[in-house]
Amino acid sequence: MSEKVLSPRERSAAARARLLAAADELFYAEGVQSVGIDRVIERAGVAKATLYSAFGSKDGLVRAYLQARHAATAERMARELEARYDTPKERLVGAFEVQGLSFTEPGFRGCAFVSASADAPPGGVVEQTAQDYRTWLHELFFDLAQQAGAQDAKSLAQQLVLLYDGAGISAWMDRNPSAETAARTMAAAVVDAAIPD
Amino acid sequence: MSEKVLSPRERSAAARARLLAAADELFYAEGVQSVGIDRVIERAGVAKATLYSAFGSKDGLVRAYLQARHAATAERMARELEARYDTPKERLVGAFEVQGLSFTEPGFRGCAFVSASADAPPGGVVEQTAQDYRTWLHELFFDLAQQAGAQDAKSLAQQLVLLYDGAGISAWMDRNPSAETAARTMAAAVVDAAIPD
DNA sequence: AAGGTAGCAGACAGGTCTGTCTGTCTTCAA
DNA sequence: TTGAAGACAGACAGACCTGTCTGCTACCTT
Repeated sequence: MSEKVLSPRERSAAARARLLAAADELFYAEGVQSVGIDRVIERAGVAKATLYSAFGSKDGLVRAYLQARHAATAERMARELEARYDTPKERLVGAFEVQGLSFTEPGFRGCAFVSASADAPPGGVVEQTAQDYRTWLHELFFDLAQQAGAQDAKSLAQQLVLLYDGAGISAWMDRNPSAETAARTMAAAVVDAAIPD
Repeated sequence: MSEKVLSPRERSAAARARLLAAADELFYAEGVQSVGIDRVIERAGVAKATLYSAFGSKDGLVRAYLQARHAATAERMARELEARYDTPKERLVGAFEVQGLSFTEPGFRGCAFVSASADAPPGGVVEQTAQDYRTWLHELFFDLAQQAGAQDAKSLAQQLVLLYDGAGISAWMDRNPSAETAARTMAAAVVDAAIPD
């Protein structure tokens, strides 16, 4: 119906986007290892050669998938924290509310980086991108803790990262979105103890 | 040198034990999906037919591997809690110290059930055994919380499970055994708040 | 002494996975 | 109008994986 005429560059970009969308759905739902190239290109409606010219290898596609997840998570977190809360201290606790939004979304399967790291060979692309993600997560809490005037921002950030990890695992493994509440309660206590009003 | 003469039953049991030991090392170190049958039988020094007569299939071996992990974890936890602490309240916090023992062991790669669940198909043996493990973990904290006289034992147990999950993930993903301290500190605060002296 | 049992070694079949390559078609640029 | 670029469809090679099957050997039981 909407048979747009596309330039080669547009066609290329569209194929790449479809591949990334297909990879995101399949890799997240069933795991990076379990999903083969053929499944991805079939869902994307794309030729195999297109995948290899766009991403070079399956590893390249996996890297792009994880980097896109990282970017989307960071962007969403920044946007929601900005929109919902006014102070760094509120945001330290609010991050768990934002995290909890995903727990009730259909197809929630826990943290993509945890899942991808499970069977990943050491030194591979998964390990590298997971490191980047962990760095982002620590900095998110560390920067907010500093802005909120925490005495020991590093220690507070570590505690909150641990709660963030635990909330994701509990919500996933127990299929129980109320982990968000439990994590937020403990986060509020830890933040209140570390940051005097 | 110690060439013991073994009866067929002993030989069978020994082969099964070697298979389980080899599966434990390889599956935990590299992931259930990444390790093939050939690697396992090679390390165990066992014929392929022996594996299939003892466990029926790779899934059967995976189930036995996870059940053995579960049993070993539960046994160690019970033993250490018994030996180290006297009261249920101390044990609620002490569980994190026991968990932390594994963080510094060589080859620590996080919770085996989290890793195995990452790429597991729904309804498979991994999901079932993981459920059993999660039930054990909840009951561990729930029973101790009740014995300690907690008002809301279920809620307290959920918080402690969340901390337990978070400690394991943080220690693994960040290669940072100090997650044990962070988790134990928060656990002590939560326990003290929920259980009046 | 003889048969049965069970592990060992390895070949084999059938399937799947990644990555390459060939050939065709469409679109843009010169 | 002609050539270059790139997507598409699909065959193909080479590797790997699970699971079965065939001999062979060693030991226990009868």
